Amino acid sequence: VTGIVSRAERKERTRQGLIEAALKLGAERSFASISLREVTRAASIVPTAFYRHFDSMDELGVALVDECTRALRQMIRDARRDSADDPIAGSVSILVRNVREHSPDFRFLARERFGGVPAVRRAISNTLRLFTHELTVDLARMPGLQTWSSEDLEMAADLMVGTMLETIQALLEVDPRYPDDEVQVIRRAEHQLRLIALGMAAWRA
Amino acid sequence: VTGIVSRAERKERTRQGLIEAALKLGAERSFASISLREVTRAASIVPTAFYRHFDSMDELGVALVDECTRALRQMIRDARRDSADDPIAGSVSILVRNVREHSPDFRFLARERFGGVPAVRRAISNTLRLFTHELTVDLARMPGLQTWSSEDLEMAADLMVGTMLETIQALLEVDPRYPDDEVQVIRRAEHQLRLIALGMAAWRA
DNA sequence: TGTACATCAGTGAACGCGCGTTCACTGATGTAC
DNA sequence: TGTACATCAGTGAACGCGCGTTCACTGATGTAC
Repeated sequence: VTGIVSRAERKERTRQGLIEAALKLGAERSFASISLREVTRAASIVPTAFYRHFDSMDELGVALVDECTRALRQMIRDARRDSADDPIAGSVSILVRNVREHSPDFRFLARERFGGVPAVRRAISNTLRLFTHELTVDLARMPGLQTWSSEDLEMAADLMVGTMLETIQALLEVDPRYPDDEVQVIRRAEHQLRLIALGMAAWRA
Repeated sequence: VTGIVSRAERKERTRQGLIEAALKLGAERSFASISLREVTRAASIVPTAFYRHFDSMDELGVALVDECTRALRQMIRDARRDSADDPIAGSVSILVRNVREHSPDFRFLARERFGGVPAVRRAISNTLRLFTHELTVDLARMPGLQTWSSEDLEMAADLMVGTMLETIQALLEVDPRYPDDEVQVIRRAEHQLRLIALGMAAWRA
């Protein structure tokens, strides 16, 4: 096991171990209530070794946001690439799949979005703003929306992003023992987005 | 100062003092990271006296939700009573006024909605569900929506509540030094609700 | 290739501190007669 | 109304514990020659 990997590689692995341990803990409790010792215990290193990787828990928090928003950005990229004949059902199913596959990341994001450390909150809010902006650009290209003001486009994009966020949070709260509840959440999200689309078709028409 | 008030009254005042102290602390940091000693310090009593009022911080958390959701329920009552000729602008202005007047309460609710202690989270989620349910009932009475299924009514009510929640969170994040930002948030919220209303008019029509 | 030294991720003992909780107490308020 | 006793909100000392952080260290990996 030893000898083959370089010192730098081993260090990077330990760093990832710390991030993963913190993410796991942060999926269940607020980041502000997690101690440095807990994280190192979960990562199987001694508390003092923490400082070889981060100056403080705050710094680990920011690294954690980087890690989590990667999942979010991946989802956004998936959704933009996919141009199915039913973009609403397509987006929702991409969302459901991503939330399932990266549930600790989304759990952390949902919890810390308004949760705790200012540095963490700011990093999350920036990523969400980026998401809304990209959706605005996508909407601007759609036939029928080319005459819309940028304010109206942003208003609609914000509404759609908000609905997606509420859906993510609903998905995370669903009890996995009742898979029907998840089906209901998905149905509701699709209907809500369809209703928004209908509203957009009627908007200032 | 002494002698006039009963023992029970004094006890109740101290209890309120604990709740207010915790609310003040909870408006700025996650409830899970606040210690029993901090709360008693802010309420000017000795740590051990805490147990005359609550068995644990968890129990105080639930009392705190009661206190905060009172502000929320008041807002809901205001909004339902008000039957102006423009219910959307009316609801939004009621929402803005309430958020301004009870910002620590709403800050606590926003933070703890996904934040920390399960007991607190559950209490908040119950109140929000109640809110959605009441709005569903209100919608069912509206002309033009009487033929809607209860599933569709709930879907629409949920969308409106979600939009209001996102608006509350945006209002809390606005920097008070730039009042124009608040105006923008209000404008956007009104437009989003109008767009939803348009969507409802076109829904399965 | 072999040797001698430098680097540095991780160790383990130790520290002072704030924490939640226990306990016996105090003294003002409340109650019974 | 006055007295004797009960109640109980708040006190203050004490406890054991996990915390973040310091420090000198170890020993495997890396580097220079």
